[in-house]
Amino acid sequence: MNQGPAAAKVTKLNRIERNAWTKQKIFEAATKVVGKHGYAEASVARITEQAGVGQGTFYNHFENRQELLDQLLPKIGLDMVEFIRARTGTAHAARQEIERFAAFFEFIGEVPEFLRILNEAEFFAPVGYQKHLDNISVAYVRILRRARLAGAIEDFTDDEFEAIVHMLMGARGYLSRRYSYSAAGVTAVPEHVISAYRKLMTRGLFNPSGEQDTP
Amino acid sequence: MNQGPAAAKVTKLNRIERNAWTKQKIFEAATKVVGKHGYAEASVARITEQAGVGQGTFYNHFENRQELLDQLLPKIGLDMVEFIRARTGTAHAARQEIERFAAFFEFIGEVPEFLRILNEAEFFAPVGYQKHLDNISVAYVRILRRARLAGAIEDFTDDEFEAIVHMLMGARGYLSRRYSYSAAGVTAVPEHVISAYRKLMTRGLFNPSGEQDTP
Amino acid sequence: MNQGPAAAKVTKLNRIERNAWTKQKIFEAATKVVGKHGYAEASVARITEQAGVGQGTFYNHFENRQELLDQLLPKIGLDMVEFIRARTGTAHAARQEIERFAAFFEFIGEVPEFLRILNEAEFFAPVGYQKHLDNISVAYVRILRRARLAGAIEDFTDDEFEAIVHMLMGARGYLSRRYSYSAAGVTAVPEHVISAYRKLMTRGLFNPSGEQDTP
Amino acid sequence: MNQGPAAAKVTKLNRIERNAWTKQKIFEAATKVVGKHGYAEASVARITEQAGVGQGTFYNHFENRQELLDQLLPKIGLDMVEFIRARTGTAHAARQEIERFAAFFEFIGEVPEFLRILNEAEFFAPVGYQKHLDNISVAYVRILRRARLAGAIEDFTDDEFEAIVHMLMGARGYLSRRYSYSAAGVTAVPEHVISAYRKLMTRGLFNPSGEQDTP
DNA sequence: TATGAATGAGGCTTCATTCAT
DNA sequence: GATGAATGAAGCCTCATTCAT
Repeated sequence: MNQGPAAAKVTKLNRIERNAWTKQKIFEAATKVVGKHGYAEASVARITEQAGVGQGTFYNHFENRQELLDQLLPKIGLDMVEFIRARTGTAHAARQEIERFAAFFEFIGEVPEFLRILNEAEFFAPVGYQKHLDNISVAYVRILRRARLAGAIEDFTDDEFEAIVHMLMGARGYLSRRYSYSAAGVTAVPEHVISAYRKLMTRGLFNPSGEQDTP
Repeated sequence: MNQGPAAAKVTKLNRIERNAWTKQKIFEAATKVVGKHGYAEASVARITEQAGVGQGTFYNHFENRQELLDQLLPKIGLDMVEFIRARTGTAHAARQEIERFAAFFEFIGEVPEFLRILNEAEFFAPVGYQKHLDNISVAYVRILRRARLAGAIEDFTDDEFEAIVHMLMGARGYLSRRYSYSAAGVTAVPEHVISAYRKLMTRGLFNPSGEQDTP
Repeated sequence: MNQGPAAAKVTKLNRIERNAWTKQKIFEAATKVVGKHGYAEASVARITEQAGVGQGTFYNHFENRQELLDQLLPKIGLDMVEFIRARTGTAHAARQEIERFAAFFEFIGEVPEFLRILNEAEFFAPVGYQKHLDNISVAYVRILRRARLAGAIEDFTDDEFEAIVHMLMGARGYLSRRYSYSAAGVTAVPEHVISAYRKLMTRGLFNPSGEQDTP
Repeated sequence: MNQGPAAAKVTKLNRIERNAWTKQKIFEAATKVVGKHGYAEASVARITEQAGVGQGTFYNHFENRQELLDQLLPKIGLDMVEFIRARTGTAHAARQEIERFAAFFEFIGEVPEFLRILNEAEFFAPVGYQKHLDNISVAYVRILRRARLAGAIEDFTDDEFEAIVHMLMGARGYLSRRYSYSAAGVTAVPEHVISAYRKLMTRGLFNPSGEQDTP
């Protein structure tokens, strides 16, 4: 997912490249630190140490600590969107939704830092959290509208879609905290969580179709 | 909900009563402070100042700052459970669920501090958060099983119920953040949120019944 | 050594007796606490808890914390003097000195609290420490003078005696710290410590006599 | 003994020098403060104020308060060893021992802070105290063994040497407290203390020689 | 006399940010 | 641009002592 700057161990970089490279190092260090220890423990000292740069260097690239923290989630959030989109097929809308749901948990497995970066962002990086929520919400509502257009959903207004999307995001959040965290890192989500979600969605949100709920 | 000790401005209290009264003062002060500024800003100095007692007094009643913070949510959480129970009628199970959902938001209106105390607890008062989650989760699963027994729900296992409950709690959490917060305090949740929830639940979780979804 | 007030579990005590009893309880509690945890950890709260009385009670019997601490060492110090006197025979002066030296370490074994109470007193109970030092010093000089009178010591002035006594006390202090302390409490002092002391004293301080240093 | 950084009030220092200079300032401030008020009163605030640096600066140079305190005694202790060695001639072993004894008290006169730093270290800087004791003890035992090899001492085992060394250190400690402390600072030790020590040692520890005890 | 809650000064430590090199 | 020492505010907690009951 993230091949990192180390891959580009070029000897000669011009000023701009070196600059971007340093910033990128800090960024990745912050991702690691926050993912492993949480925002609260992500002091500038810790991040710069992990990045292998001086503390003062930090302030050549970011206005202050908060600015960096607020960029973390939106950036990885977009990675997630892309990841999920890639795993979503062209089947019936309801089945796609289940695929998205499952892909979310797969992404957590691939990028374990995401869990903490997402879940703690609300309180430690509210600006970034809002940005992320907007990103997701807008994209998700668009998906639902398209499904409605295709006849897979009926009887929901746009406003209701927005509410639904928040419910779905909330469900993911709580479920990930409940089932994915563990002392030894991130674990896969149990099957019955998926099945419960499928039942709730295919019956509650989508129209019945030949594909679903038949033995 | 909370008539507070101020109501009992009696001149004479014995030692035990005075003691309990002081603790209660601190407790209420903490509720106010956390509700308004969040756990992170709830320093002992701020809480005791709000309570009108010396900083040292705090430690006569609580082992340390964290102990108090961890008691906040479970205590108010039980108030909430009681509040919701009182607002839940004896109608069909699905309708009851909608009543509970609406009552949750009503409770937020009554006790505006609850929102932050709940939402931030996971990171700032994890012990209290877990206790609260257990309280709610157990009670909620019991409700769902009873509904299944009564025939209002079919085709969900106990494990799935637990997952469902986390989805419902997550939905409430995200919705409350999206729709109840506001610069000027806590506002009522829009009608379309309720309707979206009703549709999702009455179709997705409960069996169809004569009561639901009819004009 | 200390049969304690508990032995006098009489039901009826007059006011004066009750008073003295309470003070004694506090005193013994302090001895235990200081002996086990040191002066620094001997907070009024800890002492009164150990004594089973209220914190305020303390100040009915002692002006302040320091006053009690300063009484601890002189009191036990007198116990020690008495203990050592009882173990000192009537042999030649030099042999008596060795007996006193050995008895000192026996006393430490009998009253393990003494070690810390003595060694830490200099910094945490300077007044009591001085009083103790004076007690010991005066008594010890008197012993040496008597030995000189008896012809067992020659060639030392009174001033030199005082210096010698401080050397002896210092020797005991450092030796007890080096050889008696241990994780599991107080241990006996090794034989070579005694023999080294005997050689130094019988040759350095006392006149040769038929009794000493002969095979 | 300690010409201090003030002597080098150079305008230009590179980063490394400035860094070392700051640490040295803190160190010297601590020496002064502990020497004058004792470890217990040596708060970080007091030390940094004396050093003329901010409180936070302290933690750029020492892990915590205790680490500094534990370095104090060993450092000055080595100064003392060097000081004493320089004052010790090549005369007979017994005379050398008296020279060392006298030099100890001279050192106290030169570095008055040493007295408190040494005497209180056992309880307030136990790690440093142990290190110092080991330093001294090892060196001292080596001296005694050499004297034994040269025939100036007979009849003492290595174990007994260790005990003797602790006696000598204890004697110095108690004597310094008794005779060197005073309200107006540190005073010279009276002649009769030296003479008493000389008699005890030249007779008790060393073999008689033509040099000693002759008029 | 006994009690124990109330007090507040003071201690140690962390950390985001600045700034001279 | 990079560095890292310096800063000081702010936080949590302990504890001897007081005082009303």
